[in-house]
Amino acid sequence: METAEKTLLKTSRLTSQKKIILDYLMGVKTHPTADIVYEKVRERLPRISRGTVYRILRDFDQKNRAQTILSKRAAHFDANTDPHTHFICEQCDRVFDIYDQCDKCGILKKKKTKVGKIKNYKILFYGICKFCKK
Amino acid sequence: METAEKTLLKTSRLTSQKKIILDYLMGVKTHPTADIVYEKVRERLPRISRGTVYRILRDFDQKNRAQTILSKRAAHFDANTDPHTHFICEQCDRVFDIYDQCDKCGILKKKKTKVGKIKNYKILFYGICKFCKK
DNA sequence: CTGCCTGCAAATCTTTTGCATCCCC
DNA sequence: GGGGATGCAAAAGATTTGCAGGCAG
Repeated sequence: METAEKTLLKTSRLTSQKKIILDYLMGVKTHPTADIVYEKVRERLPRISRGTVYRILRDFDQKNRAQTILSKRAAHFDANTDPHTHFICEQCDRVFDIYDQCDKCGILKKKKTKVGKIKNYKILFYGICKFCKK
Repeated sequence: METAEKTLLKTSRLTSQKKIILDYLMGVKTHPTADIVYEKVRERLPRISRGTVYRILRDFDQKNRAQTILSKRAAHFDANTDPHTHFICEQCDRVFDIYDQCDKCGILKKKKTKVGKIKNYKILFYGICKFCKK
């Protein structure tokens, strides 16, 4: 938890809630919703509240310690903020990592547009995942 | 409304509600939320209900007569389903079109992944828009 | 100690839905 | 005329928030 603690300490108090949530997020390959994080973290921290989980996850997102992937049903969280893409299953709402890079892609290197400066971008793929495909 | 009506008739009944919502969506450059569509359409159809607006917009999205852009605050709708990108302002939640194409982009041409077949993709840019930038 | 963070519960906001009625085809 | 679509209102979800007490620094 060394790196994680350092990251957390940058701007806010290191509470056990934050430690355990980040620990959980970093150890998981799925992209859980806030509610799933709540249920899982409750196994280690039975008195944690939903409000705290939502507050911490929002904070992680704002401070770039995690990223949020919005699907039609709920927000999903990913502790990996390296540039990578996500595949969202339109049937089960699972979110998967896609690691192919697009280094030739001019549009993604753009930093400015007529509308404003690009701070961040996300690529989302949609389809039916292998688990739902019969 | 010739083309729009034909499009609508493909699979469902052509009600005045659908006509007016599609008409509104096609005539606007912004990417309104369901609630804004409701407020605007109510000027021409005072008795329309929120439920109907949500049902129709969901239906448009499923039938690919419009696309949905999810931001953290709400779903936004765009009657333009041609491939193009969106810029979402992190401050005001406005959504803008970005028309640059990425024809060299290998990753976006991909049709298959280990996870499943890609039916559709979306690229989202995030930043502060020109209206919010002081 | 001090004030940021949490737990609790209620509130808010967006979106969905059951049902009786309406009206498009 | 029949059945899908709508209006209404209530419900369902997801997320936020006010406040009093707790605990990290």
